[in-house]
Amino acid sequence: MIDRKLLSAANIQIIDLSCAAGETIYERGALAQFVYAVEEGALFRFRLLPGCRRSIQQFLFASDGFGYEIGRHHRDTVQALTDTKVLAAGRDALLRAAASNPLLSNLLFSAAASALLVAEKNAEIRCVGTVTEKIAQFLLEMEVRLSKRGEIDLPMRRHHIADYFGLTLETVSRTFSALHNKKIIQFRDQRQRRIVICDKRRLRELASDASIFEESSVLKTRKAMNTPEMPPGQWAVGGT
Amino acid sequence: MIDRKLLSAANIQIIDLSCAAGETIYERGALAQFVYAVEEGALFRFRLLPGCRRSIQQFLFASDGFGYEIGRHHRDTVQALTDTKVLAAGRDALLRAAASNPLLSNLLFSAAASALLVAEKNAEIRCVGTVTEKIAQFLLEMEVRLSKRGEIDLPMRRHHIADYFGLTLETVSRTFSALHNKKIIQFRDQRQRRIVICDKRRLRELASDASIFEESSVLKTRKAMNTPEMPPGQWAVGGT
DNA sequence: CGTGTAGTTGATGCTCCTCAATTTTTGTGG
DNA sequence: CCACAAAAATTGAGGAGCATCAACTACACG
Repeated sequence: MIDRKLLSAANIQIIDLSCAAGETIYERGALAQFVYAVEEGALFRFRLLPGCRRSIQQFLFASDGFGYEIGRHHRDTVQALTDTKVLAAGRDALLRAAASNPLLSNLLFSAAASALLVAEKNAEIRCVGTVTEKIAQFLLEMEVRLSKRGEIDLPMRRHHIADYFGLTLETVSRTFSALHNKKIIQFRDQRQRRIVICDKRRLRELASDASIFEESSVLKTRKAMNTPEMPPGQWAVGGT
Repeated sequence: MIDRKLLSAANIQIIDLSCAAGETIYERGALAQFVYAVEEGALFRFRLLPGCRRSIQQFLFASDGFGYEIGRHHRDTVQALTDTKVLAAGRDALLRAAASNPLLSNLLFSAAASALLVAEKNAEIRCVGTVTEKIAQFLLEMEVRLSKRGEIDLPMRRHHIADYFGLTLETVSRTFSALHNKKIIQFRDQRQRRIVICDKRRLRELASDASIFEESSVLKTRKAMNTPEMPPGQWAVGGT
C-alpha cells in the first residue's frame, strides 16, 4: 500500500515504528495523523460495542495498510498482537500532495478500493454460515497469510477469533477440538496455536458448506429410515 | 457520487437508465462497463453462495453509488426492487480521465472511501447482535433513508431482509410481529410493508442491546428468586 | 375460482451460548 | 529455583435462540 520510493519522491515523511505486543497504535476517536502499513508482525482492528462486546473487523499482517480514514478521526482502534514493525506516513501531507499528483491520488484510490475488497470479503466470512464453515475458512485464509514450512503460527488468542466471528471463545475452542479429533488439523505446541493442516481437501469442503450438504443428506437419510440415533459427540464436525 | 456537471465537463458520457422492478442491472462476472448512481427507487446488491443461499450485501437508494469495481469484472449482482431511475457513466473513460484530472481522481477516491464506510457499517449491523437488535437497527436506518410523512414504505420483502442478515424469513416475520405486538411499530397496509414507528425510544433501546441488558437482568432476578416461569410468547421482544 | 406469491404462525429440535469446573501456561515475588 | 496467582484454553451440562418443516391467511391475476 505505502510505497517508500513514491512517498519520498513526493517529499512526504516516513516514520518507522516498533510496537510491542499489546500496544495500541491509535484509538477510536483520535485525530487521524498518519496512514500506516504493516511491515512485520500482526495487529487487529476493532470497535467496542454496547454491552461489553468487542467486534474485531480485521486482522492485519505484513503488507496490509490501515488508518486510511475519510474523516479527520479514526473510527476504530488498532492494537498489536505480537511485536510489530509499522510504517507511518503523514496523512495531511499525503492528501495535499495527492491533490496535484495523479500517481499519489491513484495510490490513495487503490488503497481505498482494496480496503473495500477486504472489508466485503471479511464481512462475508463473518456473517455467513455455521461455526465450522467460518473456522474452516479462517484457517485456510490464515494458511495463505501466515504459513511457514506448512505450519500456521496463529498470533491471536481464541478470544480474538471469537470476537472476529461474533462467537464465544468456548465455541471456537470446541470447533478447533472437533477439527483436531477428526484429524483435519494437528497442534504443534501446548497452547494449540501452532497448527498444521493435515487434510486440506476436507477443510475446503467444510469451508464451502460441504458440511451442511453432507450433514443434511445424512439427516434426511436417517429420517427416511426412521433412525433417530445420533453420533456420540455433540461437536462432531460434519462429514463421515 | 456521480456529479453530472463534473463528468460532462470532463467529456464523459452519461446515460439515463430506467429499470422495472425485478430487472437485473448487471450480473456477477460481467464486464464492468459503467459506474452507476441511483436517482430514484430501490435496488439491492447480492451474491449467490454455495448451498442455495443468497447474501445481500447492500440495499441501494437514491444517491447511492454502485458498480465501482477495481478489477474489470463485477463481483456481485444488482437487481431493482422497485421501478428505478439510474445514472450510468462509462467506467474506462472515467478512469482514463481521472489519471490526469485531480478533481475526478478525487471523486473516485471519495466514492471508494464512502463505499468502504458503508460496507463496514453494514458488516457491523449484519454480524453483531440478536435478531431483535438487527431488525430494530434496520428499521431505524430505513426510517432515515425512506420515511415520508413519518411512514416507512419498505421496498423489499421479508425474504430480502432475511438474506441481508443471514436469517430466515420466518424469523424476520416473527420479529416484526413481536415489535407490532409490543406497539413499537404499526402497519399501514395488509402486506405489512408500510410501517410507522410508534415508540422510537424503545426501538433505539432495542437497537443498542437494551434488550439483552433488560432481559438478562430479568433472567438473573428470576434465577435468584428461583421462579422458572416464562412469559407466554416464545417471541416476546425484550423489556417488560 | 383456481393458482401463485407474500406473509404469518405453530411445533420441534439443532446450534450455539451461558455458567461452571478443570487443566495448562504465563507471569511475579520470595 | 519453586510457590503462588492470573491468564489461556479445554471440556461438560443445560438452556435460549433461531432454523426447519408445515399449515394457514390474504391478496393479485388470469
